[in-house]
Amino acid sequence: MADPNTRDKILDVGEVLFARRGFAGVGMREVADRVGLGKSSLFHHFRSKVQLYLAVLERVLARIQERVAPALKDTGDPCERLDRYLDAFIDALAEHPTTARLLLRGIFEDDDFDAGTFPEHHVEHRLEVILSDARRLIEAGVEAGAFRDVSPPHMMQTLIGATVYHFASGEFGEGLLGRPLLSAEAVARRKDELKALLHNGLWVKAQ
Amino acid sequence: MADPNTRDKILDVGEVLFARRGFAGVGMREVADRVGLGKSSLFHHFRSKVQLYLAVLERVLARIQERVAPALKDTGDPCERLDRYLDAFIDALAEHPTTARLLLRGIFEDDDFDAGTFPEHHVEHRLEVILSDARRLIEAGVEAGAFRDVSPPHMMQTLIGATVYHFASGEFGEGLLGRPLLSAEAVARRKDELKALLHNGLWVKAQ
DNA sequence: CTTGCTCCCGACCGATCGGTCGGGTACCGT
DNA sequence: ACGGTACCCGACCGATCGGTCGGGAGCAAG
Repeated sequence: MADPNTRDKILDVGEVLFARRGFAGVGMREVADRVGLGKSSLFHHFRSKVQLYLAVLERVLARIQERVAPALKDTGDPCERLDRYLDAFIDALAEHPTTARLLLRGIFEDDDFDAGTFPEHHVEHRLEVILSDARRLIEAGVEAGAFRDVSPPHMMQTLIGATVYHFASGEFGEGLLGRPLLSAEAVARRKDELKALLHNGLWVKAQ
Repeated sequence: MADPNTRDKILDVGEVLFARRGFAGVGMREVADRVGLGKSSLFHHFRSKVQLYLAVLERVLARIQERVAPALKDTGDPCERLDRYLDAFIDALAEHPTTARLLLRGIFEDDDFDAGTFPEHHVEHRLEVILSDARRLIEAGVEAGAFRDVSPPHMMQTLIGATVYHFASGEFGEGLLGRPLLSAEAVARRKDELKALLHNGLWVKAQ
């Protein structure tokens, strides 16, 4: 992290700003100022604003995939591997507070088919690939009878939602919880919740 | 809905566009075109773009509150009232597909303290008021022993996350589920899930 | 007919947007 | 000493931004 090159510094600044204000809300001038460069110098490292934005998203997605990959190479029953996968996924979101919001914003922009500014469904496709592994683990667990009455797609939707929202909820979530979202305590709790959600058979209707 | 006045038409268009592209991503020109007006005519109904945006958010928040209010006036034990409250909250999000994204974007913008373009923590304060009722119901349920081992703040965070994300996940979520997010089936399932989440004692660690 | 109000419009404003251009400087291998 | 390349800069470009202004059409009250 010490003495990062200029390109990485631009990506760092872009990541923070895009997560805060979204693609349209950030000007190249502001990015350049924060990096300590002239605006025109940015275009030496990235051909356009869109390219910079895509590079930021790409780095974020790669970081998640990198975190999650080891959990899949493990041997062992699908149930334990899924636990490790979920831990890794949460760690990936907790690592940088910007990640969750960038993912959500990426999903939003992917759906904005009117404006052809971004490659079609870029983030969504990448996310599908990353999360398809988790889905396969859940399906394997269901077949093995480890989870009661679980529908993998709905389970995925809930797991993603509860997790991504938590780290994207910002000051609103912190006010609710009364502690920082990234505190070791809150992160550990989130991990426990996801596992309990799986193992307790969420979708067994309360009698 | 028949023959709405011009002001409401502007709000309708603004709601759709702001949900799609966010505040910074929408131009007054585009809004005016979709309504069928000249750009300058918009400023006859709203003093500025910010005022239009706040009016859109305000209408969305009011709609949620309106939906949720009857569930609170009910008598009966807190457990049943909470069930009705959650149903109403989900109905409010399902009513307009734009709602969830506008809420998330509002939370994001509230945290962007750098840009003083919006009143401080406007959406977050309004949401806190709306959701504080649910929190009180959960606390009452915990005291009555209806829910095992539940921490109200964490429960709230998970309930909000799973619900809001579901309706904000757009084409990504639909691809995962294989059906429209707003289909009666998916909405009903979401209601069942939230209730099961409460009654099954999510936070009892799996043994 | 006049006055005034509501609603809408095209023309226009200064500011800012993403992006280009020519030139400057420092370090490179030769 | 040389040309080349990587990096950075200020000046500038056309387009678009939010917003203003003067005025026109329609309608109601006097």
